[in-house]
Order: sequence, then C-alpha cells, then structure tokens
Amino acid sequence: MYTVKRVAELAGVSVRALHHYDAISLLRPAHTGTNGYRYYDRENLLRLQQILIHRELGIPLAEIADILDDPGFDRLEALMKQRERIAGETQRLSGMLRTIDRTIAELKGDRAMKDADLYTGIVDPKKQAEYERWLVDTYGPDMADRIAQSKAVMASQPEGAMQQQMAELEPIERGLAEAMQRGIAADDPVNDALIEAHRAWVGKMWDKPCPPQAYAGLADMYLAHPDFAARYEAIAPGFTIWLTEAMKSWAARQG
Amino acid sequence: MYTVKRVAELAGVSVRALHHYDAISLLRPAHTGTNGYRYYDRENLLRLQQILIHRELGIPLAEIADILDDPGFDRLEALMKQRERIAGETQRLSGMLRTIDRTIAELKGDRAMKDADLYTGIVDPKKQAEYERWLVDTYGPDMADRIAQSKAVMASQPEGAMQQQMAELEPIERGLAEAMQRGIAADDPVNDALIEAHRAWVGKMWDKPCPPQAYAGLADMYLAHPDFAARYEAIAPGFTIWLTEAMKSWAARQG
DNA sequence: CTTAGGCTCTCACGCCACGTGAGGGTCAAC
DNA sequence: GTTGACCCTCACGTGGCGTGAGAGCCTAAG
Repeated sequence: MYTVKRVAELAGVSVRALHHYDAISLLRPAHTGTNGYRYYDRENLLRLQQILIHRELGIPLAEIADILDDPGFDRLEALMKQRERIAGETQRLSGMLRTIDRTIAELKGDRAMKDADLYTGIVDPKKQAEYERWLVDTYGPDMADRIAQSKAVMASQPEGAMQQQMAELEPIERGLAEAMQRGIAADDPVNDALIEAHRAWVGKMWDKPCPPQAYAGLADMYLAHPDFAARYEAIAPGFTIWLTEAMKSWAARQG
Repeated sequence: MYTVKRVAELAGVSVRALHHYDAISLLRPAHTGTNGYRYYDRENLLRLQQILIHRELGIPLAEIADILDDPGFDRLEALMKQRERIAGETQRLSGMLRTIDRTIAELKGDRAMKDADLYTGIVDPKKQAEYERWLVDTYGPDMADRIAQSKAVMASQPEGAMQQQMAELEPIERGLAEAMQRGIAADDPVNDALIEAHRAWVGKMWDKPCPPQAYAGLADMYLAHPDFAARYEAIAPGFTIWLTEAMKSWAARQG
C-alpha cells in the first residue's frame, strides 16, 4: 500500500496529477480509507506506468482510459508497440542531434570556411555571382545550404563512420543486383523489402526521411550523373536502369 | 511575401497559431496591409523556424521570445544548450526503452522489478512530432535532357564496358586519395594531372567534354548529396571534401 | 459588373492537464 | 498534547492554442 506522495515520488508525477487521474477515473486507488486517504497497490503502479507511457506519446488522458479499459487490451502487445514508437522517437532525436552538430561545426568553422573559399573559390565577385546563379539554375535553390551543411557534416564525422555506412549499404545493393540477375522485373513488389531498406539508408544519410517523391527524384539523379551511374553499372550491367526503375516503381506504388 | 496560410503550410503550424504568435508579439509579420492582412517575409520564416525548434524542446513561448529577442543572443551558445537538452532527451528515452524491456520481462514472469524502476525514463512530457516538414526537391531544370542522354549512353554500351570504365577510374581515384593522405593540399597544382584525368573520365561518361564550370558544379553535387559523398568518404576519411576542393580549385584556375 | 468561393480579419468562449492556493482534517512521534 | 508532515476537497488560474461566429476582402469565371 502506497500513499499519494509515495506514488508521486516513485513515478515522478505530482500529487495533484494523481488526484486528477482519480477524478477522471483514469487511475482509482485500490483502497480509500474512511478518512478519504488514497491508498495504491502494485497493480495501480503498473497501470500508472502504462498511463505515463501513453501520455508521453501525446495521447489525451480520456483516450488512454479507453485504451487501458478495453477488455481486449493486451499489456504485452501494447508495450511492444510503445517500444517501437519510442525507438522511432529516439531516432528522430538523434537525427536532430546530428543536424545541430553540423550546424555548430558550420558556425565554428565559419572563419576557416571563408578562408578556404578565398583559396578555392572563384575570386572575381562578378564571376562568383554568375556561378551561383548557374548553380541555382541547374540544381535548384537551397543548393548552397546543402553544400555548406554537407561540408560541415563530413568534417564532424568521426573516422570510419562513413565506411560503416557504406558497409550497411553494400549487402542491400548486392541483394538488388542478384534480384535483377535472377530475372525479377524492376517493378515486381518482391523487391520492396530491399528497396525500402535502400530508402531507409538514404534517409539516414540525409538525416531526414526520404519521402517517395524525393526518392523517385533521387533515381533521376543517379541517371543524370553518369559517374555515379557508372558505379552502379559496375556492380552488374544494366543495373543502373533496373535499380532506378525499381525505385520509381516503388515510389509510384506509395501513392 | 507570404500570406498566413502559405506560412502555415510551409511551417506545418495552424493559422490560429500564427495569429497567436502575433498577438503575444512572438512573431510579428513583416508587413500588415491596410486591410489588416498579415504578410510574412523570409526573415519571419527563419524566426519561425527558431521558434518551432525551441517549442519542440518544451520551452514556453514567453521564454522563447526572451531568448530570441535577447540582443546578446548567441547562436552558438543557444545551439549548445539545445544540443544538451536533446541529448538529455535521448538519454531519457533510451532509459525508457530499457524500462519497457524490463517490464516486458516482468510480465512474462521472468523476474520482478523494483517499484521505482517501473518509471525510470518515463517522466517529463514532450509533444508529438511534425513529420515531413522539410521536403526535399531541388531537382533543377533540363534534368530530363540529361537523363535521356544518360540512359541512351547506358543502353548503347556493350556488356562489360562499364566495368572497364570503372577500372579506368579506380587508379585515378586511388592516386588522388594517396595525394591527400600524403598531405598535399587540395589546391596544389601538382594534382592537376590526376584531376584532369578525372575530368576526362567524367567527360567520357557524359559523352561530351565537361567544361570547368560544370566540373565545379559536379563537385557541389557530390557535396549536396550525402549518399553520393559517402561513396567517396569510404575511400578515405575526408576524401570527399578534399576531392571537391581539388576539383573546384582546378576549375577556378582554368579562368 | 456581379457573384461565388476561398481567404482573411477580429472577438470571444472552450478545452485539457494540470498548478496553485485556501481552508481544514489526520497521523505518528516526541 | 502539541508539532509538523501529510492528507483531503473545493475552486480558480494558466498555456497554447481549437473552434466557431460574423464580417470584410480578393480573384476568377460568367
């Protein structure tokens, strides 16, 4: 038997919150003394844990009550689901961390970068402006942004991180190449698992999810830049076209 | 100049929220028409981005206003603080994951948990995320041309030709990577021979010579697409930046 | 020129998940 | 039997908007 304060301390919520949960019948104490005191038991503690996990995920209290009181509610199953959602959340946050890191790197390296630009850049400001216009025309706006970010992120990567990323990509590409060589059509949904793994990898490199449209755009990108196309082609003849078709077919099916 | 609705769509917030931010002087539109309409500019968008980042971290709006309006506002410092908060969040969430795992174990009857352990990591609320805020497009015009050309080149290549091309590229890249590892500066003209070989190779893939400007643009292309860059980074850490700088330096010297 | 339909504005009240007292009982220990 | 920590029940306050209501404005089609 636990008193309100005890439960509040254990769970890290306020006493008032427990009162509130009682008032809205979300969490009734196991017993209530004749003095009106609330006494909770271990079962209550478990339910409170469920409540807090759901609350953390932004679910309104009324809805939580519905979920938990549903006779078909399976604690184990729910925990598994929440586990996944939270894992997704942490991924999102670590993406934010990397974004911040590279922004910091950019800010810190501001001066160094400017110096480097003096060396490598096109010195004539007129030419510089012209060049930038051409860049934007050719590759679209916010290109400059992405370049700066990418530079910073490269610099801030610990040694070996990229090799690790490539190591993750390799089996995916090999699997796809094998699929092609076995004669599977590019638009066969049987490829979806690998294609999605590929897309996930791209998303990881970009630090943000790669929506189907952008993914299809990426396929065009591969095609438009022969030196990259060549790398795919080196894996297997015809692989570039097959892969880009598979990518676009998958993207199209995501409607 | 953007209307409320436009901004709302871009940023993924409600029009009402923008009204609210205006009302509490957190985000005033750049101009207000005689009709009372709010018109936002690019600067407003940037500030809104800052606001949303802070809001996501659970900072109350009034405080956000203080932070952003503080004349001594130091981006670097603010970023560091944000980094810490997010790092703390991820730590907490991974604690939560472990808590869930242990609870699962307990429910399965594997072992019992201490009361307090039921809640480690679950405390402290946050909001749900907004998805797909920053959509990736940036695929410029006359893309179709290049894709068609690239496809044609690919189709016209006999089997194995691409592997041959890659075989040609490989020593060039290795040579450049070695130069970098020997500490040669990216803008050292000593690299010119290899860089020109590289450019020639690109030109061959392209089926037409690659003018210096396009070559420099290609370097930016590598940088802007991290999944491409990863391939270079896998050759040697830091190679992406070094190579792209060498490319641009060479291009700049061609006047 | 008119009309329709889509945006925009300003009140103003509503809502959720509590926070924050006020005013008053209860309990365990010294 | 007093002290001080703990408990209770109202009841109003707050933050960050949501959700109409009622009315003006703007563009494009007829």
